Parts: sequence; C-alpha cells; structure tokens
Amino acid sequence: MRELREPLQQLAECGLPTALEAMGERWSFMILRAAFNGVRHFEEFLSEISIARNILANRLTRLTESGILHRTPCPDDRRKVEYRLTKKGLDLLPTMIALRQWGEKWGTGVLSNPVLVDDRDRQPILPITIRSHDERVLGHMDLCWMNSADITPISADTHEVDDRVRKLSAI
Amino acid sequence: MRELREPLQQLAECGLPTALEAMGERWSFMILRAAFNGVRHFEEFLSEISIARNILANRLTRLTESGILHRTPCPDDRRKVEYRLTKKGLDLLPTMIALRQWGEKWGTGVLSNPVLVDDRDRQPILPITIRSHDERVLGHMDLCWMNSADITPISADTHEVDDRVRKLSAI
DNA sequence: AGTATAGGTTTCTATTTGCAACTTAAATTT
DNA sequence: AAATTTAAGTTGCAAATAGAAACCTATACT
Repeated sequence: MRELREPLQQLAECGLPTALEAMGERWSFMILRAAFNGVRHFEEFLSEISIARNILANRLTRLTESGILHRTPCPDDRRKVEYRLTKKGLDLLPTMIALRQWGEKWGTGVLSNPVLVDDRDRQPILPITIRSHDERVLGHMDLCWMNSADITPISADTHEVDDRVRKLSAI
Repeated sequence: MRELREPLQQLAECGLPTALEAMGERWSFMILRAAFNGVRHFEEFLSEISIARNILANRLTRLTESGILHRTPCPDDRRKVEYRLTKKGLDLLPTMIALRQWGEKWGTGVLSNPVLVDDRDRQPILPITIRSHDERVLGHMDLCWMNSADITPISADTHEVDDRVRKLSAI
C-alpha cells in the first residue's frame, strides 16, 4: 500500500494543533452546531444542549476569545447577549459537516433525517471529499507531501476552479 | 441573512454526537494524524506525540474499540503490536484535512509546509468545500434542511458525479 | 544469564467536569 | 412602586479525567 508519510520532525507544525486548541474541548462542536442552527442566546444554548451552565459560560467565553463567536449585548433587551458566528466560525462548516457525515455513515442508527440540501435545487449535498486542483476526488493513497518551494505553479486564470475557490473564501 | 436552521427537536439526532463520542476526546485527532503518517507502534506514537503513556494506552484502546484502528500483534516480533487505520478510520481523512486547513488558514503562523499534493500531478489539493450534487461549491447560506421523504430523486446514471462518489466510498 | 525493548498497568496528584445553589441587572406583572 | 421573572452569569463542592513517574511482564538481543 502506498504511504502518505509526512516528514516527521515537522509533524507538530501543521494546522491541526491550532485547530484543536480552539475546537478540541468537549462541547465546542455541539455549541458550534447550535450556532449554525441559529441559536444565539445563552439560555437557548442551554436548553438545546445538555450542558451545565458554568461549562457553557466557559466555552462561550473561550470560543469568543478564539474569534469563532462574537459576543454583543442585545440593544433591545439589555439583559440579553447575542453570540454570533464570525467569518472564522462560519468557516468551520465544512469541517463540521465532514465530521457529521462520518458519524452518520459509520454510526449505529442509519437514519439521517432531515438532510442537508442545496437550497437552489433541493438536492442533497455530496459527501465531503478531498479534491485535486482540477477537482478530481482523491483518496488517501493519491496524496503525498511536498515542499511548497518545489511546486510548479499553474497560472490561475487558465483554471476556472480557482475562481470558485476564491469566491468561496470571500463568503 | 438567510438562515440555515435545522428542526430543533431533532438537533440531537444527527451524526455529530456519534462522531464526537469516537473522536471528541483529547488527543484522538493527533493520534489519527500520526496514524495517517504511517505511525503504527505504541512507542512510535509516544515519541511522536507529547502524550502520557497511560493516556495513549487508553486512547488506542478506545480508538480500537470504536473500530477506527485495528490492533494486531506483530508476527515477526511478538513484543510489538501494530495499530492500523481501518476503512472507518481512513474515512476520517476529509474531516482531518478540513480541520487542519482551517487551523492553517486562521492560525497565527501562516507557514504551511510541507503541503499536501495530488501524487499524480504534484499540485496542492483544493480547500475542502461543501458541494451540491452537481459539484458547485456551496456556502452556508446556500444550504437548507429537508425531510428526506420530500426529495425528488435524480436518476444516478445520468450523473457521472455519482460514480466518483461511489468510487470514493469504495476506497 | 543478563540486559534492553515493547507495551502496557499502577499510584498518586492536578486539572477539568458537572450539579446545584447563589447573584446581579434588567424587564415584566400586579 | 413593589414583587416577580428572566437572562446571563458566578461560586462551591463532589466526581471524573488527565498526566507524571515508577513499576511490571513478556519477548528479544548479546
């Protein structure tokens, strides 16, 4: 079997530890899911997730500190506070959906309802996949590590793919 | 702003809690990353990750129990044990890469080297994205929830996309 | 036979989780 | 205006989990 082996000394220097520092604690992903579902207030999170008050307070503070949520006192009701996803937080959606799809695929209960669909044509989204620059779906044996200095750049405007990506990161 | 609001009673019934039960503990993703990098033995994990022995033993047991790793005693050296990713474990690669890309994008140190490339043409992979059935890249405001009973099926063989997906899940 | 290695387990301490009660400020009801 | 309710926390304390260090057992090497 082909090996996807990353240079080992540099194992520590990838984005994963950074990501886990922000999202690796218990409940973080559940809070994120609630936030994606439009949950905005403390008591709302509390009734949605079976989490203890103090833990929720702690997590919301941490998520706010790491720039995933933004905390604003409500102008209309000054007891209330609004927690909203930032751009950084919204950018976790592919990760969350990938994790969720994995859970649905491999979990015990196979029922997945309701289902996430494209609003435009009402068809379910595809499973999240890894794609080559020209959009082919890649498996783990199609991947390898390369020094970024050694990569031959492809001019961007000959590939409409790059436009899509650019568009995406501008959401 | 458009709302992506999932029916709230059913919030608990998605794949996320299942996924988090298997992968939500501290170190699980780091162990997974090491496994994807070809790490197979206890002492190898130990020197690769800064984790305590007892915790590593515990996590390897848990990951084995949840079917993400497979534990085999080595035939050649009977002191050794091999931990290998199962199909279920390998299937976490998109999630891990999505998480990692997020960490790279939003983390402090911007240097991402080495870089994951497609082995075939040596070009970096694309950012992980959410795609519609016809492969358009979707943002979070393009999504909504639907009852799976209400979805009009599209016949699979008119869409070569489905072939790609089928191929992928057969890895 | 003696030493080293692999993969654990045990013991003990420190940190984190979680429950329940309390607090404080603002809004709502009476 | 006073009493009650709501929102968003905090505090105190018990239980569970993480982590460091020493110990253990079977196999392999010299």
